[in-house]
Amino acid sequence: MRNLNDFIVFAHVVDHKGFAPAARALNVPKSTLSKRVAELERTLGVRLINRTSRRFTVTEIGEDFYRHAAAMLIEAEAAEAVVKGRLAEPSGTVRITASVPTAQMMLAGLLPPLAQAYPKMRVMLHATDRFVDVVQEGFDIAVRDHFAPLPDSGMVQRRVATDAILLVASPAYLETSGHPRDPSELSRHDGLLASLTAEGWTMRNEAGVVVRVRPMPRFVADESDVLLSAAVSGLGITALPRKICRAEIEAGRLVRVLADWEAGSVTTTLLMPHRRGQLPSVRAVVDFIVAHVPEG
Amino acid sequence: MRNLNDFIVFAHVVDHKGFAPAARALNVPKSTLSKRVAELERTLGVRLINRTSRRFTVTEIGEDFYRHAAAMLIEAEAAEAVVKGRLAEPSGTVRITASVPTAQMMLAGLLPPLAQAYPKMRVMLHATDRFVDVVQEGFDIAVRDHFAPLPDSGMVQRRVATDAILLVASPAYLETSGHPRDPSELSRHDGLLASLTAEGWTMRNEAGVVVRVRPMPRFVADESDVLLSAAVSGLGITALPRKICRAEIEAGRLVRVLADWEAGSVTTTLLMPHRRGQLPSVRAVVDFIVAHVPEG
DNA sequence: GCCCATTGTCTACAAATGTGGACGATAGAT
DNA sequence: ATCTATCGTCCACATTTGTAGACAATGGGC
Repeated sequence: MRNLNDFIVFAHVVDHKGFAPAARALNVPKSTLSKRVAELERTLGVRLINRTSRRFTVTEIGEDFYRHAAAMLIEAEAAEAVVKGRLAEPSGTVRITASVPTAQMMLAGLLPPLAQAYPKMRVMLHATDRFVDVVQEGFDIAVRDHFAPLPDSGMVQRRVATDAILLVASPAYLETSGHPRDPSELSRHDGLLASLTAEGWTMRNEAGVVVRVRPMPRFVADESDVLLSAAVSGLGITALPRKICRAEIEAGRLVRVLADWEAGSVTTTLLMPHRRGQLPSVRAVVDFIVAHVPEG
Repeated sequence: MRNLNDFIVFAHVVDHKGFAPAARALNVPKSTLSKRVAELERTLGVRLINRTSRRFTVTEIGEDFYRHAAAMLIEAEAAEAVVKGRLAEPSGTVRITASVPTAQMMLAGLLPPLAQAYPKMRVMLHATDRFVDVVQEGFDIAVRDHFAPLPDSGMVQRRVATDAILLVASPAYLETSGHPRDPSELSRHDGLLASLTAEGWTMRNEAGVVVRVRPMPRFVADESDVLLSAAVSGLGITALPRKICRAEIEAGRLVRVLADWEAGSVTTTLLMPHRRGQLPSVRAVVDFIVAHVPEG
């Protein structure tokens, strides 16, 4: 049975044109190299090197053999480099789960540059609004938008952004129904709500005053884009994160209602399993998101 | 320091999806494979295979490593195949020396098909009329044309052809000077000789009668083509191998003189150094020449 | 739930390889 | 011609690796 280490010894000896120079370069005894090459020639049944005490020439068949031995060494070094590189540079698959709006609004703009920044890494995004058990379902990162603080679930939490929730309505609606001047006036207005069971809107102003108001339920949908469209259509007033309705406001299709007040805030947090044993790839994704998402 | 044999062990284990199947396929103890892969993982610092007594999966980094290990194995097998192929199929360079006429008349028609028959072999032909020391000058084969038997030089001799030497003259010459009816009449004819110091022509007929005759020296040249041209020009009678003057005879430019008699013969012999250690390529050339040159 | 066949790991011992230093060969300097 | 430095090979001994068989783990069959 072949000993591939002998192929490499032979290649080194040829590279250095002698056993003694190769031994010095590799820092091994020359008797080891001599013995190994002799054994290789014995098993192959050919003379690879013609040598005397002062002469050293590679035979023609030795030259042919050397080419493949050298190529083999390159592959061996590449195999080792793959391991070293994988350990040092993020690679492999990172599985992320997020809600559909978060996927659309935040991650859709982040993942392409992330993928470009780490060519060896594959990001797998699963957008769903159902509850996801991160550990059980094999995800590395969950992106969670939440209004209240998350419970302590034994997972690593990394808060990355907070967004104010604004009241908005179309100019047409406000023209018809009038501009509310105070949060208490909202109870006489049509509300476009995310949930019928919700307790209305908790309003807070810069002075720290908190007021709970409940508009008249006019339309209910638990999808932000649908609520946005309904508001633009003049159906009533809705409460949405600033980021979601920024474009409509700038275009004049929506107007802030009670601009000095906010209807709470939404926080975006990354959840990961234990930091221990965390791959460089997962850490890289987390750091990238934190660095590229404005704080709020 | 790496042990490349472990790379191969790992590749085999992955190929067979387990230590036990790989051990059976390779006919080695499974404890050997287990120990070697464990050692490889230790030196690389990573887990290449996740395994329990009944589960076996290759890690992602193990897959990457496997690709290079498999490529390395391919190169190793190619290196061995190069050696085995070289030993089994004629390849490399065969150096042949021959006289110019032999090169032109015999080898020029043989070497192209020889080269086509053995793509991996290179034939190097050195045509010279000077004496060549085959061993000292590094030739593998010498092609010698000789009239007398070659001396025993310690080299392998392989006779490949014998060619009769014919007397020929142009029809015009014979018209003017008359057809010799008997070898003794040649002494009154103009002779075109290869050497002034030669003792004339030794004639032999099919009955085995041997007669020595000496024509009148009319022209001397030690190059067969020149003698051929002189004879065609009507300068006199010359003695040349059948092969050399066959075309002129068939064209009617030359006519045989004393057709029942031959002026000796020329033998073509291959000379090689010792048969021991002879490469397959040299043997192949010899066999090819023997097979393709008509005996005489 | 129990039994059995097969898996992969571990270990004491056998076998193979690595090595230091001696030695003969050789080429260059004197 | 002689001497010296360096080459590659050889060998007794040290070190490492290969292996047989025991053992725990596991999954399928009954």
